[in-house]
Amino acid sequence: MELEQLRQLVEIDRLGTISAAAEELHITQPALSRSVRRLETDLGQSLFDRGHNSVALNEAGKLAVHHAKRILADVRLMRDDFDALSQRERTIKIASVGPAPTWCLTERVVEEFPRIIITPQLMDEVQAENALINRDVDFAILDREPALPTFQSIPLMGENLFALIPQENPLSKRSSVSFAELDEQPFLLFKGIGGWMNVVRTHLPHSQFIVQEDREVFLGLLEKSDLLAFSSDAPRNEVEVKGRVRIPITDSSARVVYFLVASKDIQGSASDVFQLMAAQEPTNLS
Amino acid sequence: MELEQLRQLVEIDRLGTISAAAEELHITQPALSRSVRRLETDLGQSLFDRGHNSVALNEAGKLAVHHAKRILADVRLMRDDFDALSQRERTIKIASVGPAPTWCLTERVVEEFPRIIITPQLMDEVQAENALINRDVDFAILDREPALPTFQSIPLMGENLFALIPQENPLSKRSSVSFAELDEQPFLLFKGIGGWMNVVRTHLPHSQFIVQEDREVFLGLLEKSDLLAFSSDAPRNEVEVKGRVRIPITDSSARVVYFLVASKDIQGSASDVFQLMAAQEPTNLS
DNA sequence: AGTAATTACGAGGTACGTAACAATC
DNA sequence: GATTGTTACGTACCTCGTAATTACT
Repeated sequence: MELEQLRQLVEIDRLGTISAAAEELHITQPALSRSVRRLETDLGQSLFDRGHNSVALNEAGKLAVHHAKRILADVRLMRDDFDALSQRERTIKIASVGPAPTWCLTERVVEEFPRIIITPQLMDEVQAENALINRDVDFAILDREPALPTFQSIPLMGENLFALIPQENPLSKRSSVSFAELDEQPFLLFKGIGGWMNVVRTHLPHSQFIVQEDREVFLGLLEKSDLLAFSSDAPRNEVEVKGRVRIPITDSSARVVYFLVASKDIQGSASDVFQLMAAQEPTNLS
Repeated sequence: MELEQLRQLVEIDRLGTISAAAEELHITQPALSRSVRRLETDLGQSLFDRGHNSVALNEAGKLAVHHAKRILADVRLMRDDFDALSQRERTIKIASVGPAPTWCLTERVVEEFPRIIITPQLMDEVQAENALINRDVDFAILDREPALPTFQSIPLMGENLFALIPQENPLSKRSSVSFAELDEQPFLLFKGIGGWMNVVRTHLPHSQFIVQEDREVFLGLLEKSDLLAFSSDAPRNEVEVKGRVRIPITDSSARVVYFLVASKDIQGSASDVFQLMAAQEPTNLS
């Protein structure tokens, strides 16, 4: 007895004729007819009342269909479990302190391993490190190299913070500014800037921050208000806003280097990705 | 994915090596090795951690074994149901008013259809008829032809009742006796004589009956006591007891003809048996 | 050495499709 | 006459067994 025969049986039950079922199953009528007879021989029982021009399930046939459905349902459960397993196998979870390095990494992976799916989650440094240690994620992207012996890390990309200053503001004429010079000014902040949030709050203790969640709204407000704002040189963060100039910030904390951190015993697709990123030059690393 | 592969998987799990499982399954090592690899390819997941000289289930493998066991258990349920069904198919239940005709029928069927199993049950005429009508049994053996239109019947055998009379008894010199002449005498009765029990109780209202269940004990008592007894000319009922003579009983009710009765719509093995018995001459039908 | 697994290769069997046929609606 | 099911026949594929290879205990 084979699973295929059980599938055929329930199809015949569903569609009523061998012809229709054969078409549905992409085999010929005679093939299906023979296959059913084999099943009957195997079970030692005829399953159909046969007319010359029609078939109908008899009692034994109905019993067989009942069992077949149960067996096939179990097979389907097995398949589903394995499909989920191989999906999980292909999915890499990343805890990152910033959005920019996840874009960088995703871009490379999509290009090289189109089947692999990257699912980044933004969180602070402590959470990211814990997620990695607890194996909740395959990778962490941190702004420093952790000193844990069972983990390996490689530099992924650098990112520099800039001030977006309206032309009317005197600071806009400068070639660079320091956090100290920006302190006490009110700022408009885009929420999705990751670790920069803590940096600016720490170094601009006297400034007020208006936080905007939506990037489009944030960009719109930039054009209409004269609040100061920040931008970085990460690819997707580089924005051109008319009436504003982008001034580098001199403080060392206005520059970060992101590291891709992983357990030393990673395997499978995570290992492939780690090797891929290790093999290439870090982005924007002056 | 095939059921055979699942069986192979659980065997490998049970025995620990591919070699041992292959031997158990009566195939060669390479065949089993390839079959397992096909399963792995099919599931898109390797199921074993492979050494050059050993295999061990990995997580996916354990999951697969779990599912496989469930599926195979369901398959076994299906097989069991069908085995029971074909056993039922081969088993013919008979309600009979006497033991002799069931022996006659069983003997013929065993000879012709060795696979068919006959299960006779002794009961009185009314019960037997009801059992047949309710389809609790496939056949009834009655001592008359029922007048039911949806049933068919054929004569099966005749049976004549004899008196077993000790030589000391004057009746033993007679060439025949009547019930009237036997009345008021005490009798030893064997319980397994079916419908004869009612016959003699009816026609010998003044006799006392000592009923014995065990045939061997009954025969033993016949030699030691001078009680009268009965015997019939049915093959297995013909007994020779020393010191006794077998005298025919003249009454018409001392003779019965058994009829095999069945529904007109019987099919399968019951139909085969009915036709077999219809084809041959009834036994002992003077 | 001995055991266990994998790879290579040839052979056999099994089930498929095509074609012809039978019998209903 | 169209649809549905079964039988006949040739073929292609697939899996098996044998034999050779590798590697571990």
